[in-house]
Amino acid sequence: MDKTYQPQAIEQRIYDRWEKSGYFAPQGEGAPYCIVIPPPNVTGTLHMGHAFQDTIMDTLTRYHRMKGDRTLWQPGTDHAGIATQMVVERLLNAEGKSKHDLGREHFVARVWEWKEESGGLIAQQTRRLGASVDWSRDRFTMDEGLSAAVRKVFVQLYDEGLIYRGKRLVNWDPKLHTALSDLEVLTDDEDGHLWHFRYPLASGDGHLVVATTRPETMLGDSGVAVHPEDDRYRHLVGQEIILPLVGRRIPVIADDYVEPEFGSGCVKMTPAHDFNDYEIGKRHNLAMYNIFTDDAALNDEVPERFRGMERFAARKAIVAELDELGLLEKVEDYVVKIPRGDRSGVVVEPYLTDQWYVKIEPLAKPAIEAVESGRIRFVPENWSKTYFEWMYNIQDWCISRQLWWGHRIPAWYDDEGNIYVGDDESAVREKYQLKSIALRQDDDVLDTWFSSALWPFSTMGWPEKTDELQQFYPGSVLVTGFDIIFFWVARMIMFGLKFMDDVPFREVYIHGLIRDQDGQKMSKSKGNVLDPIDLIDGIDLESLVEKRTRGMMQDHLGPKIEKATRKHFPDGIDQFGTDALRLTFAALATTGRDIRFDLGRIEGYKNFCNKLWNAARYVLMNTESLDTGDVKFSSADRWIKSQLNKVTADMHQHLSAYRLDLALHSVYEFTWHEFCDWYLELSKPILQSDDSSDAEKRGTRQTLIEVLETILRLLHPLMPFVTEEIWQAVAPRASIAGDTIMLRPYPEVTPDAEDAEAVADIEWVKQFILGIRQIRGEMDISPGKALVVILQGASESDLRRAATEENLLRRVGRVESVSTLDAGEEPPAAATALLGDMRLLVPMKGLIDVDAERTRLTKQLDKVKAELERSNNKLGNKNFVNNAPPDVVTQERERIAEFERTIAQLIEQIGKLDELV
RNA sequence: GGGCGAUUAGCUCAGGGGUAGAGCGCCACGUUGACAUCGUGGAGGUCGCAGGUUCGAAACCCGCAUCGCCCA
Repeated sequence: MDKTYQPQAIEQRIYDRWEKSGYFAPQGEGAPYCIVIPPPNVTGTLHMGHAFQDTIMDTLTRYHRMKGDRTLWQPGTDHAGIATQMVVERLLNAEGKSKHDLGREHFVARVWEWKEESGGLIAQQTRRLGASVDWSRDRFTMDEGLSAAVRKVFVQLYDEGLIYRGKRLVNWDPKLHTALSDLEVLTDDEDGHLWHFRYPLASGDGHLVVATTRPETMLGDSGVAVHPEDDRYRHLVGQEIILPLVGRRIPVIADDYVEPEFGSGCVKMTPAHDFNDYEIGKRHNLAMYNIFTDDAALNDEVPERFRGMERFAARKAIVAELDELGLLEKVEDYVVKIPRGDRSGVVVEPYLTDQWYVKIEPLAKPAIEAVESGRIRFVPENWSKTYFEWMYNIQDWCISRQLWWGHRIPAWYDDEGNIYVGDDESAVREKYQLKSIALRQDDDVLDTWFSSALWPFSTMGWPEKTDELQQFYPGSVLVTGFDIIFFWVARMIMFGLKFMDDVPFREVYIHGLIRDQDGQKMSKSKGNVLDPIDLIDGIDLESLVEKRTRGMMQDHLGPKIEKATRKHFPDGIDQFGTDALRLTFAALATTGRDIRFDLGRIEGYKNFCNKLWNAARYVLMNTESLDTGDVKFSSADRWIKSQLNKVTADMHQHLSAYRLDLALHSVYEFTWHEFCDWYLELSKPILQSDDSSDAEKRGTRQTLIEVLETILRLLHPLMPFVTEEIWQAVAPRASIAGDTIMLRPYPEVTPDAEDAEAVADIEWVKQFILGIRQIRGEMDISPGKALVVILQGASESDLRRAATEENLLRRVGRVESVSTLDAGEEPPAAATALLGDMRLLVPMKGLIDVDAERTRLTKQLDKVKAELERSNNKLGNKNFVNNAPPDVVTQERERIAEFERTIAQLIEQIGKLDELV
């Protein structure tokens, strides 16, 4: 074995072997355990969020696989309608072509080409993370089988009246020319204006003032609304307004929706271009004037001089004209909520179009009930509130998109516009008994999330009744970010209940978002994106700068990003390896909060990999001559096995509760600070001393290899590569058969391993050595210098331990000799450490500075005095003594007694020092 | 406007009615036959502020402040 751990030499080789050997496929006869991967965009690349999520899922998967469950982690990718289509359109644009030049069929073919070309990348990157997904079952949302599932669901929902086509106001993206669901629209505060216009009354008696943030929509106004109780305007309700610039007569109506305090208390009504106005318009039968083209330019509905104007140009022109006419009362600065398409970034326009909708309420009801009743549990629990909040206020889901890339809607129209829905054209003809009439398929495709909603069962072969469905539906847990609870989680629950008659998973583990070191969201335009692969393989500064500034949409950000990158990563990024990255994610995977990715921590976990590596080297070096024969276990052997048992219990507890951070913390602490720091050191005296018997040496060698092998299995779900690599060398030594650690059983708790006596003995040894080390450290005595130690006030058990463990004390504590003070014998001038009631004396002769020792003891004394005072105050309080639980009071009394003994000893010892001066 | 979360050591974060924790960073010493990606010792915090409950609050409750997110 190399002296240091070199991840890059190992990881890919190990993964290839795992995959080729078929270890990732479900096996055995255990209880089924299943996670479906949230399918990433097939043409995308791996980002920190994926890496984090994959780490969590892989850890759970490996844990359950080792526990003997029949475990499936179902992989796959998503066609990501809008995102993918946009990328390919951009590629075409770069060639000077548009999708219309190619036509639908060729364009879609081109997207498939792009998918084949780039589709392997994210899968390759996922492999680098060590993800143990069953690649043999890889699925894509536009595979034939999954597409058939989509059609079946659509047809059935349509036949049941749960999908309908309707003309309604939708969020229209004028750049992408498609409708969007509410969820795909992001609303943000932006600086804008509030324009106050005068609308003349038809009667000629003056005007009303209306305020608007969107002057261009006034060309589509079909009314003015006031509050029914507003005395200022009550008498005007029912009268008419002459709409300026247009000349249309429009009514004044009264509606509760109007807030009298806002602006003038009069609101212009544009029912075809505003969601609130639309609702009010319907209540009052107002006309709906659609004034936009699908590019959001003005159409032929408006006066000729405005036609063809782009919406923001039109805004200027309209304000200018009204101003000229003396109808502009004032303009105020105003913060406006601006809705933008999450993909295009352009302002979304409420737009009247024909779209397909899912009638959601009948589906939402059981989905709410499933969470209320606990059939599905959110972890952490409070995310269920977010879920309920949305589900109670859910709106019908607009599922049609005016795109070419996606599942084409299985609906056909005849020349009269009648709708026929079925699996394909011939099925439709048969179903509706249509003979020779012409049919034309709907041009639209379905929202990407429609197929994602079927993922937990479509990947298992639904609608066929497959073995997989039988075994792996419902899944065990869904692991995802809170940002897609609405997009995806809720919809899977609704469709799962509808089509499988059962929930799609029993638990939903919601993790936080990965942010940068300053808590900022990682984004290309901020230039703060970290690529998980760069953390694994490392990257030099110049490449990192180049990567972060390449292909910027806004060129002016480049220099800023470059500067920040050079500042944060002056030496680029080191190579940390996959295991270190995974450990970092696990450590940060605390519930209910976002994660600032901290480079400092990944370095620490790389060191942990190295620590484990070197511990293994030590164990292997010392177990070459494992033979059979009598075995005797030392107290150190029994102690470490007892401690190991506790960590094992911790791991089961924390991993079952999705607390990867606590699990890691526990096993890290044990491995480094108990196994390496203490046990390996305590094993050396036994193995290297001629005084130990062969049986004792055998006991320690056996324990070394046994505990190490168990640690590897405990750690494997968290850090699969290094544990496998080491295990390959360790297993034969431990006489363990098996080709891979990943299919070995996860360690179980064995109550027999607990050994309170050994734990107490070794705890005593540790305290002894720590006391000596403290003297050494604070007295500046070189670590190499062996010290003479005299015991004063030793009890019988102290004497027993000093005798049995003398070898450990000498070698690990670097103690030259341990002797006891005879009764009545005067102790020499010495530095002191306390071990219970016993004093450890290190004679000073030329070694120790009296003043320094006095300072050191005084410092200890002050500390204990402070503690004593606090405890005395407590016990002096009658209320405490009367009300606190008896064991707490007893414990406090014991502490006081101990403090007092310690103080007495320290004072005595300080007195001794003073005599010397 | 409604809701959720956060505020603990210089930094990143655990914890949680009775003794304040980790990693990194910092200081000092050290090449001891696993590991300098290391070892040993040490410094460092009135747990955001103000009330309340309690014998006892960093923790529970109420309010406030700051930051972040979600929904309107």
